[in-house]
Amino acid sequence: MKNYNHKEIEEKWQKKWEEDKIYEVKNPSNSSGQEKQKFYGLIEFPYPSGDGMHTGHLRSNTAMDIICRKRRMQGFNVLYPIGWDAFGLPTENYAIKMGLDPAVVTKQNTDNFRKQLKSAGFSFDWSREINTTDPQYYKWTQWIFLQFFKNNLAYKKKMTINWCPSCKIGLANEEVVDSKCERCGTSVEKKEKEQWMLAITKYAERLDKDLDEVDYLDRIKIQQRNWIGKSEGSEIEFKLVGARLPQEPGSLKVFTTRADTLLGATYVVLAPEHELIEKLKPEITNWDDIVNYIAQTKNKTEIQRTTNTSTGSVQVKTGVELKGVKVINPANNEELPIWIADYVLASYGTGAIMAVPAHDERDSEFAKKYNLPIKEIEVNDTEEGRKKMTETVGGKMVTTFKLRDWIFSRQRYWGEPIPMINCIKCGWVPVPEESLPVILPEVENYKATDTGESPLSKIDSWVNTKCPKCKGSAKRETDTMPNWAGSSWYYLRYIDPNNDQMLADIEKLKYWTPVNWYNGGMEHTTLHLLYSRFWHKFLFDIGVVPTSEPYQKRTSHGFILAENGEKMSKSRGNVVNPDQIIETYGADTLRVYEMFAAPFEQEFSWKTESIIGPRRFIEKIWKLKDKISDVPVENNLEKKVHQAIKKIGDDIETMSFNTSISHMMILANEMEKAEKINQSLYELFLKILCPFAPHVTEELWYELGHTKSIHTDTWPAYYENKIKDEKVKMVVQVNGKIRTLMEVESNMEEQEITKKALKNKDIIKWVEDKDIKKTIFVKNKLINFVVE
RNA sequence: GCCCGAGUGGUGGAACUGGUAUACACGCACGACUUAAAAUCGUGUCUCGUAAGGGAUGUGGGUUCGAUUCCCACCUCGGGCACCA
Repeated sequence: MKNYNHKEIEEKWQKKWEEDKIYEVKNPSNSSGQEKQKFYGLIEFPYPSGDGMHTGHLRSNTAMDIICRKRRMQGFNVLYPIGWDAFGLPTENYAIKMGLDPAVVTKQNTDNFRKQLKSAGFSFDWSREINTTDPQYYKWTQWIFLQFFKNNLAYKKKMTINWCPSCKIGLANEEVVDSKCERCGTSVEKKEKEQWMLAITKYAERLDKDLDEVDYLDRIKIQQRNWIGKSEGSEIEFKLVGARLPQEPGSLKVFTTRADTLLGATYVVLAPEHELIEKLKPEITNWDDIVNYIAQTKNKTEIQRTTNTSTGSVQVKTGVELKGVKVINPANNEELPIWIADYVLASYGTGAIMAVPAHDERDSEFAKKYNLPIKEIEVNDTEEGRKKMTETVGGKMVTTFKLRDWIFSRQRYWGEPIPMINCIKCGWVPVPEESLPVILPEVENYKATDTGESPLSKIDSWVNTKCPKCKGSAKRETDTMPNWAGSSWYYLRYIDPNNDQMLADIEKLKYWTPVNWYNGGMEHTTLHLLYSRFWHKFLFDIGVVPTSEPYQKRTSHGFILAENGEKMSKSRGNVVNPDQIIETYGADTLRVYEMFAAPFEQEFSWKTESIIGPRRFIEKIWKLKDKISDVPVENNLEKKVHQAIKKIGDDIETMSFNTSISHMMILANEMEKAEKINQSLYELFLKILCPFAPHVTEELWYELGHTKSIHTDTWPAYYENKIKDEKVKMVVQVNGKIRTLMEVESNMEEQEITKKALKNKDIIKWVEDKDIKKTIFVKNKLINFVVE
């Protein structure tokens, strides 16, 4: 037989599969009652960067490709789609630098990515390819935004935002890492800006609770739950008192999770932004100090307030007393002083706390610094204790969340225009749905402005428009959406990618949703994954999608690091290009290597030296074909094949791809020892290998005389009676130490084994002259004599 | 500080619900083939010991006939959160 030529084989079959459309999936026909069961496998669609893909990108795709190929052979109607998450800063920045249109750059990059993905032999249904920058796609992204607006979940708010002076862009909290811009590393500043917000906090409770219903890895659930930050506590009112306060003084509401410590409260603290401060101005005797302090904190972002950026540690606490007013502790009527301090956050709870220095480290630190009293008390830190105290003082139990509303405006060009129009008379008016999409206009200069306005603001002809309501002159919103927008619903569009009436047909959605299995990176757990769950729940509420959760199951892959253990990146110059690996070793080898190198969930360092192992394995499979002859099926080999069918089938379900491959290597070594191999056994081997190495198995399959693709054939079944061993190796121990092994018939009982073992010379020498006090017997595994 | 996860040969790693620790692969050494090299194939490869046997799964304890696996404490590394009251 000719030599294994990966290049020829892989190009040939990739072309043939595309011509035969074997991975294109049909929607169910409405007429027939009996439909194939569906399987929707999903990977995060790539951001087509100018650097091209690196080998790390292929890991998730390969894993899901294996799963989808197995499902197809198991008879499922499999949807495994692909597209491009193409809006975003790197493309815009690159386009600016090179003086190009971002749309042109995107086209180049997606062409390159497509070519790379095709060369790896993934079974994507390319007929459903989508692109978030396509107006026919973002029309529906804009449409969803309008629905949010109409349901009062999108609103404009003047707020201090995290501002990156280098990217000239407002950042969400999630995009700020160590008080630096996630993308460029510049220190984030504070800026006041009117921003569109999405009220994700209204869904906080459900986003937390419904995690119970989905099959996500525990660490993913835990991380989302921590991010949502649900916490049960109490709101308690403290009455205000002051020399000059009127008869009916106001009160101050604090939030606490430890109502039971109320008797230990020695002061209360307001966030510097708390609205009460201004109202109390006439009573306050040190107003200048207060104004000074507030001014100081105003210049800091929340991150600067909370974290010392140079040490990474928590800031030293500062504060100032509000002199002239006091509050009454409702539990014991004691008068307590009021302070303002920026260690209390305005955006959480009520923006005010009761300080219990004896039971809270932060309060303790603050009390010591400002010589405030510390009062030791008896506490009852149980649900009952907290409830009881809350009731006694007329407070109420409340639930709070750490989750904040989502800042949805970006002052950049390369994103979806937010479809809103500002009219002096009517205020914010949505663009009528029939006028969608609001097309992103071409601009001469894509550079962001120093004032923080989007580049779109400079195009008068686009900005100036008519109010859809009163027809008076009005202006378009010039901010664009963040790149999390298009990715929040893309999995729905694959189901019906060309629909121009709605984002996807409800009947098709009923068949295909939810996504059965979604694999992606841990870094998206609190961003994309949470955002898309939020959008999906909203779409469910307005009747657009039929399920309340988008993804039934979520798993996660470990990153592939460069050989030196660092993250792969172009700037570090340590990127391994898959094109070269595929050229030299072939896509099948690359796929097997990536799956074999380490457990799927774990990160690992790329090692080109080690690829030779998987390559030798594939060549071994290739050569085994020469051993095929019409010899009868050999029992031992048949058993090994059936054991492998079971093992590989199970391993794919748990994503234990590394052990699948080692097991197939063992089987290949076993076959190599055989003189001749019956063709049926070899074919079974090809079938369990084909999801991993689709090209070489297809070639061999056809060589064996088949005329239809192995990938449209059936997944083999194993038979329990064929995988059972008739003989087993029993471990014989004395006092827990292994003294010998005995090969015996399987299922032999204790009595017989004991008799046999005690005749064994390796055992006799350890047990003679001793009392056997106890015998431990595990069927088919071991026998252990405990002697005195 | 809090919440996840991980520590096993020279290297990546395996070991099912407590039952032969180091499978599979890389590397290395030796051998075969070759004029030679590459490729390929074969043998060996945790450690001490001539052997019988002993010791090793980050460290120290515990439970058990038996622990990489379960429990407690600690150390190191990776990830997430971080003044959320």
